[in-house]
Amino acid sequence: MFLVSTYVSSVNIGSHLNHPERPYHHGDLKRALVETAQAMLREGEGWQFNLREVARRAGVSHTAPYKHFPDKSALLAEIARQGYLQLRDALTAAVGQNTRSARAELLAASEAYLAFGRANSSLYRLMFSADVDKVRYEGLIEASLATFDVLLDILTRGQKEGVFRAAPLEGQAAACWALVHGLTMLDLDRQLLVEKVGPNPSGAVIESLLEGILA
Amino acid sequence: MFLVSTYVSSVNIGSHLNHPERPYHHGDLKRALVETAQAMLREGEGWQFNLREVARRAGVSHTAPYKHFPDKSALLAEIARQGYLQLRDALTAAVGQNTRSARAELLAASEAYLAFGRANSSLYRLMFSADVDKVRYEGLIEASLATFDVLLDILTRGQKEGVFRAAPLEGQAAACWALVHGLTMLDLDRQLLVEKVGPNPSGAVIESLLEGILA
DNA sequence: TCTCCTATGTTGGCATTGGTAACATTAGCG
DNA sequence: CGCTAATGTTACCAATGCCAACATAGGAGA
Repeated sequence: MFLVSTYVSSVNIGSHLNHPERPYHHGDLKRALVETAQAMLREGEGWQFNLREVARRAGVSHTAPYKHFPDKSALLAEIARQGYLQLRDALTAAVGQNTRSARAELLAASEAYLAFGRANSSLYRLMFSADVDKVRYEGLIEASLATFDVLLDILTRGQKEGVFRAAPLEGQAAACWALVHGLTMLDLDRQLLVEKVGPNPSGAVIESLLEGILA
Repeated sequence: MFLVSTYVSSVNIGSHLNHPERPYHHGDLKRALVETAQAMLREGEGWQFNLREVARRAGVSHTAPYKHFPDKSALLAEIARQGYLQLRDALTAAVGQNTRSARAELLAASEAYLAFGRANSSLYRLMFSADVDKVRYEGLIEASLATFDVLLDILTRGQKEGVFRAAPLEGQAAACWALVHGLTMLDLDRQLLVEKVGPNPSGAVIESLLEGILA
């Protein structure tokens, strides 16, 4: 409210020069917009916030963002792209701390993956939402492949070491990814109720994947 | 366009009685709205269609839906609820045709699950979207549990027959669900590219789950 | 150093869309 | 048979994405 009124009044006076600390040109508005929107994604549920408020928080008028992003979905796509890179970093960090077996690495990566999803639920949902067109904004596919590579590395090494079954790598990788992704999504949806799947879903799930289901 | 103009003109003339085939009261508008919205969900991508067009297609004014649903999200929730029931029916149908082993049933159910997601991509996404609040509209949890029960039945029978490993049922079930759900989501996102995960992801993925990954 | 050109930012406005309020119509119950 | 509640309509508002016209200034070339 205060923010709004000061903003409006400064506009009505008709001179932004009343704020010597804010020059006419922002300097790095594109980055500021992304960071503001990331913050709003963290604060609220979903990405239904409006661009106008992003602009307001960044200290610019409500149409300034259009000089840097053709539309709102382009901004969201950029955030999603960075999300994939953040996820990749989180996974490599979790794996890197770990000099044990490939099995332990896989477990560590899975935990880190789920933790990332929980800690950044809106961002994670956005990354896999249909609202961001993975084909239209090509950096996205590249970034998601980079994340996928972490998993591929673990499996490759595991197979080489004989810890993992020597199955086609793609199928194994898809299975791991699908499992952890599905687990994360269900968790975010709070569909993994205790009465439904027990107290420790992630552990049980990954155990099932490792050991298999067949007797 | 034609629809719009006839609609508007009839309103301007000020008498709906020009349409003797459409009485003032629709008769079953709630159902009609749901069916229209389901159709629009099938036609387009996502559920960003507007309520006004749903109303228009159903042949009523743009605020009539509010007599049956407090807001748009309530309509979406109802569609999601029915989606869970449709999915359950699809799964039981696939399993029912199948009098073979529990393993075959699990495979059949998985295929049917993925097929349902592919054939109803927007609906499937909606069902697992944060846009529908599973707690607020309680019929949803009930419906999703009904779907989950199909899976539980298969696993229970499989364990009893000794086909499946005698692990805690909840973990096994969560693993299966997470795997197939994740597979479906990734498939809908077209993230299961051939160069990434091979030509037959679903088969490979489910195989991995059955056999396990450890050597 | 001066001058434009262009990138960036602002103002005002439009169209779409979800939702409310007040009123109209009618089904169906007492 | 008449009243009431349910259902539908009209007119409206507010929020929001986005566009057009204009303002400012940073910086490359004369």
